[in-house]
Amino acid sequence: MELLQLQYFQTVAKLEHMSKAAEALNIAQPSLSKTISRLESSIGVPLFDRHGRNIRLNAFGKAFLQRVERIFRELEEGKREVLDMAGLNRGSITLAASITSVLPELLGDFLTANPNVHIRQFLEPTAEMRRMMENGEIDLCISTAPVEGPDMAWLPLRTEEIFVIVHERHRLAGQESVKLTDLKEEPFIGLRPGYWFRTLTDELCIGAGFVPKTMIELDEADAVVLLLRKGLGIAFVPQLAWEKRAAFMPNRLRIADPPGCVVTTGLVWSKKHYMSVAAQRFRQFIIDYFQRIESE
DNA sequence: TTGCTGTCCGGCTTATATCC
DNA sequence: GGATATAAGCCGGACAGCAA
Repeated sequence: MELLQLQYFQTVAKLEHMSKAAEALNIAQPSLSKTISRLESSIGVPLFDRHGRNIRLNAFGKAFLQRVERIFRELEEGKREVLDMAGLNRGSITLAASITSVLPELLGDFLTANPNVHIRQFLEPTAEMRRMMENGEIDLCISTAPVEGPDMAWLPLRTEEIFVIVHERHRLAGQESVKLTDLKEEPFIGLRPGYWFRTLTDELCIGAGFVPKTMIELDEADAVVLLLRKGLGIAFVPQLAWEKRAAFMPNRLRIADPPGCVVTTGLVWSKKHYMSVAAQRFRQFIIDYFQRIESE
């Protein structure tokens, strides 16, 4: 069994189309067909169900694909580890963050100190972040969701109040605090379902006796700020996010009832996947950054 | 017409045998 | 032990045939 065969299998399995896979791999379709057949022969069972000219990954193929993907991930991690050992890896970090308000400062400061590091950032719903973390597709995750598991490390960074932000012409503008029940008829702007902060704030409202009317659902927390300024609704915002955008949303209300409307932001990483030296440095940088914020 | 499989062939790699 | 020759096996392209 060869890595080339596994690479070809992975492509055919993903596309479930021999010709398209051959095109993607830059080889002739018959060659690909033969390579897959040889792989199936060497394993001893078919990996695809053939119906006429259609091919579909079967149960054997699905199980095998998971292993193949793990092999390629292991190889990639091995490469990173060896490059780190040799001091040749300039560093790449893949980060998922469900809070974007601190990213400009966090990334800016880190990249100033580590200009050769390449960072990729994802913004994904909680379940997707968990999946990516388990698969080793991301190194670190700054999350308000308690992403826990036997192979996950979760370090709480900061617990903070949740504020309600209203437009300057809103009936509640100028008040210091509000009861959640006073907001049951209000139109909300929020993250779409699937994001933990949305789940948390929905649960707070349900606990107060109403289902929030979320009229606008978004993926981007920063887009919430823009719509708030247009007066299109009100929104829940964590304290730190408000502090970073206070000039754009001055009318913040404390939630007086129920008490204890807080959210905890934490740092998540996988204990089973290799973490590059650059990612380890960034992890410590994030921890230091939040400790600095806490002490200010 | 489109898409897959099978056959044939040339090129390449690897294993084995032989020679120096 | 190292260099060279040979055989076997695999890969990939071209082409033909078959099925939907």
